[in-house]
Amino acid sequence: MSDQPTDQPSELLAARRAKLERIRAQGVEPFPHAFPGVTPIAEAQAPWQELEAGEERDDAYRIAGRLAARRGQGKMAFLDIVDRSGRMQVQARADVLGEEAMAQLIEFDLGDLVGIDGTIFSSRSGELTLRVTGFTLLAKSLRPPPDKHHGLQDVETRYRRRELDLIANEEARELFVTRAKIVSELRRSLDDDGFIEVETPVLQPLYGGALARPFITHHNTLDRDLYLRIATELYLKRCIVGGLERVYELGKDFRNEGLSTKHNPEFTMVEWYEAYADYGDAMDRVEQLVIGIAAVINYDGPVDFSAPWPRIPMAQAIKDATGIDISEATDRDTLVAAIAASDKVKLDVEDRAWPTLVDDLLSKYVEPAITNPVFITDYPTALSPFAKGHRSQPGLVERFEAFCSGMEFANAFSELNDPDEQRRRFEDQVRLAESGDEESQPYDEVFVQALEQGMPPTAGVGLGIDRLVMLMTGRDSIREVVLFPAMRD
RNA sequence: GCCGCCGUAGCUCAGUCCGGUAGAGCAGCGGGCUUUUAACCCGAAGCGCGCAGGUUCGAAUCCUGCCGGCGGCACCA
Repeated sequence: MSDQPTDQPSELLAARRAKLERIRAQGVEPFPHAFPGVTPIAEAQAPWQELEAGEERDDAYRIAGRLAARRGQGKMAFLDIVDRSGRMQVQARADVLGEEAMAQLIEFDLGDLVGIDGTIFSSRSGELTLRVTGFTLLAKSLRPPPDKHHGLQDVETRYRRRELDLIANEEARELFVTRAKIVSELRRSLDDDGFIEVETPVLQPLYGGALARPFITHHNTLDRDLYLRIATELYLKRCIVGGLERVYELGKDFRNEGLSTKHNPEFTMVEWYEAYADYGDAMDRVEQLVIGIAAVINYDGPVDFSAPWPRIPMAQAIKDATGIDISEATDRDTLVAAIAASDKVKLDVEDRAWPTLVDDLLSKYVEPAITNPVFITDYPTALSPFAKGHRSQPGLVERFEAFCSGMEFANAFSELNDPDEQRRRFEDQVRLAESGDEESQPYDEVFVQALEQGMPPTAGVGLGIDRLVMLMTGRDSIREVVLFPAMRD
């Protein structure tokens, strides 16, 4: 896999370079500065859907895009032009353009960016077509495009050279347009409900807000290491302490973990925090938000997003799936015994603490079986250092995760706002770190002091945008929904 | 990190099991064609098979290692 210019077959490149020189010799600028007055193809086509085969009109349009196909016919040719909105056939005729201009147009290569002026008509076979009255080379393409019919299939090239994927595969273009719509709708919905979008540091002196290993970088002038954020949680809660009441941040988090179909080392997350609300309110909002997004993109897939989504306590979900009752097996030895006694569950229990085993049960036996959206609620305290204790269930916190299609896509809690309790949770995390857990939380005294200032009762949610896009577009790999996924060099 | 599968012209693929010296379509090149739409027809050309070794008279085909990709596990939300 290499993409040095010299790796291209010299004849293919040379032919395009030769055309470039010929074009220049004719006094034509192959890379002009602008092309004003372009109508998107879909817009040019929209009024003429009823045009009868063979009908012609005087209405003129200017379109621009990439030359995607050519069906030559000597004195007449059909060309396909593709832009972001669609594809349109244009017809070039020697008797309209003159021999010389016809020859110039015919010499354009597949992949060239061209501007076309023409009048609308419907071909004999009924295809809406633009009869070319004028054309402009907008940028010469010096490399061959992917196959015009099969598109670009090679997965590796599709990820490494996403521009080729976008050129060749309409589904790829559509997917990233859909992704943008999802993000817009998310922002619109939160904005309309009085949330304000904020920006907090990506480079952090101390990382926190999630259980993950960070990337470390270095600031030269300060001569100190900084972490790329693994979450925005702690800063956003400081905004709540400050009285901003409803805030959200949508941006990249970075986690130094393995890659998989569900994990990219940098990924997009939205977190929002709402004062005076609890995790039940947060569930309502997640539900409403996702349903709204599905509607906006005209979701048409196997998932039934309609409300209400089941809200199942974690212990119940695990009991239903495995028969093991973690509310009975509340210490490691009892739980290990229950796992050993179970014929449904096969788990490696060695070196694994009680909370980890519970998490394993959830992720191996509950999560994969979920298809339609479900909230799993009320997690053990040990797994959730920033969540508030459950109002009626000792040992648990008011936390939920939203699952769909076998995948977690949101995580939320009634936020812990008791500073002394938070301090104790940090101390627990420090003890975990000392016993070798690389994903524990570092102690963040500044954050605890912020809580001491007084934080209102607050609900906080983190929702993975990439995963949400996967759900909405039916993709099973995060690389399909990230424009430029992480790849080895 | 481990296991499995994969890597052949610019692109999409066949050929690998059962070694015999690489092929098709598209694109490109030359020519023909005023309603095609995977346009079509004729002609000439293009890859030595991810990389490096090995076995063999002979390797794209078998073996080893490495690189890259995909999937799974581990790890992890």
